[in-house]
Amino acid sequence: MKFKDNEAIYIQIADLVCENILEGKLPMGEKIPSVRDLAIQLQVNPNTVMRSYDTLQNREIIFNKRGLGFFVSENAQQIIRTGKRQSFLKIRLPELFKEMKLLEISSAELINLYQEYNANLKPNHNEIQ
Amino acid sequence: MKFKDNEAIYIQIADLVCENILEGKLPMGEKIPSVRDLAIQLQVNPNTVMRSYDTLQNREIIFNKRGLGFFVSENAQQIIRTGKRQSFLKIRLPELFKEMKLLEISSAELINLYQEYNANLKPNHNEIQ
Amino acid sequence: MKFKDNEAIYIQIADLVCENILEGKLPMGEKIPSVRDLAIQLQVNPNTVMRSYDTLQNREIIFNKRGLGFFVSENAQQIIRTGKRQSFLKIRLPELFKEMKLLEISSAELINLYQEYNANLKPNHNEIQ
Amino acid sequence: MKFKDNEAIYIQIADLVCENILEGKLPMGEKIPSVRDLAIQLQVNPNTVMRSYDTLQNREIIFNKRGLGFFVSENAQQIIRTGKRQSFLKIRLPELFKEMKLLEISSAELINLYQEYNANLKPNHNEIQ
DNA sequence: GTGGTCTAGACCACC
DNA sequence: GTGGTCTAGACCACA
Repeated sequence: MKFKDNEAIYIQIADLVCENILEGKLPMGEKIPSVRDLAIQLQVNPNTVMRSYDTLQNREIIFNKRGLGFFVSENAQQIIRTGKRQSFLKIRLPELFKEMKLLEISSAELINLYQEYNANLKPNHNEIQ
Repeated sequence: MKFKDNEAIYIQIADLVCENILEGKLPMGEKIPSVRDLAIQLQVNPNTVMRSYDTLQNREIIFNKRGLGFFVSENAQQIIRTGKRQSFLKIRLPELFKEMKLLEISSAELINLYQEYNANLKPNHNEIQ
Repeated sequence: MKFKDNEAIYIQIADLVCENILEGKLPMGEKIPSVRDLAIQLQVNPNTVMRSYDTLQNREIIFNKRGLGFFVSENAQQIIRTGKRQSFLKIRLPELFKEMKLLEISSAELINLYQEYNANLKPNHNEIQ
Repeated sequence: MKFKDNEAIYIQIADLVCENILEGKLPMGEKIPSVRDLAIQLQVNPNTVMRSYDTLQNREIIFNKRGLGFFVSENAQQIIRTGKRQSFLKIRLPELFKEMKLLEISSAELINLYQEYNANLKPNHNEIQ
């Protein structure tokens, strides 16, 4: 897997795990890959994966069973969704709308672009084994 | 003025200047504030402002007259618009649409939010003197 | 039974056994549950229970009869009491008092909280069968 | 400075900073030592100090000004106090009282010990320069 | 086997 | 100068 270089790797890994949870590939209560395993799979340092898991644990998306590993917590999906929703509504959208006004893009155009996007959509394969 | 802390300040300052140009507050050929003045106004290190002007100059949005200062170049508006448009269409929108699908936000909702945003819009005070 | 996650499980199990001894639920000479049984009861790896028993045996709180199991030793209560008393007076209390000063909690308040605690006390179900 | 080895160093450093804030040695808005400087002063790796600052920043006790360093945030004292108070009331005290019952220590004895502690108290010198 | 912590050292962007 | 991230490698306690 390749990472974007304009965002910290540990964030991208955390996001990857979140996506897998949202898509049901990692259901509630499921063990997620061990720090070492995921580090090998993603070709990064274990510390980096550890940091991802740390942030996810702080957000109570995953939890730790001593000596066993990390597991998807009960409300993981909900926590991720509400978090994303917050930042989307409070940060992303205002930015977007501000740019739209500056670029004089109408809402009609926006909808067109959205439908175009959906038409071209391809499935992705970032699955954590 | 307060800056977001997830983006480099010099970028935010450059964006601010661009906005002022797009909105016509800084028309073509106009002198923009000196590095020192803007640094004082924004409570920022002059080096940081200088770096903003540097990037704007590289993009040929402003130009320098030695000993006089920086001035808005002829096709500043056009350069900014096409640049913004590019990144908007190629980067921001795909990200946005991806999140919308994840959050199950329909285009109809999007339109509603846009109208809501426009209704609540407050006049903008990020004017460079 | 649920375990705190900021303390090793084998320590919590050892403490649990000690409590049962202090409260007389496991009188002197009594056989304590086999490693396997307690492991099943507590939903824990047998190695973990074994480690608890090991430390208790080292402190001569329990002893082993080969092929029969572990038994509460003669002066188990006394050993536990003096050990606990030591760590309580030398470690816990100083920490506690230091925090009390920081939080500006008076001894009068402390007494109140103690009485409140006693009033709300619920019977204890951490019994080892 | 020497660290206890039963608690992570980065936690002890965070606690140290908190104490300095509570005692007014680091007033609101004040710059705290740079990561590197404190690392040298405490003879630890900069990463370790960084981790301390990270947790403090997450708890909004300190904040970062890009390129300048970390500063004590406005409600730092309050945040620390309420946090400590919570863990004290919800965790430390119940543990304490439970042990008191097991050890058959009365509240009168507790008060005596508290007064004794106050009498022997010595000032401490963990000041961050 | 699992995570958790720490060190040493590097590189980078930013102010 | 500041923080932020990452790697490599080590050691430890725990299950």
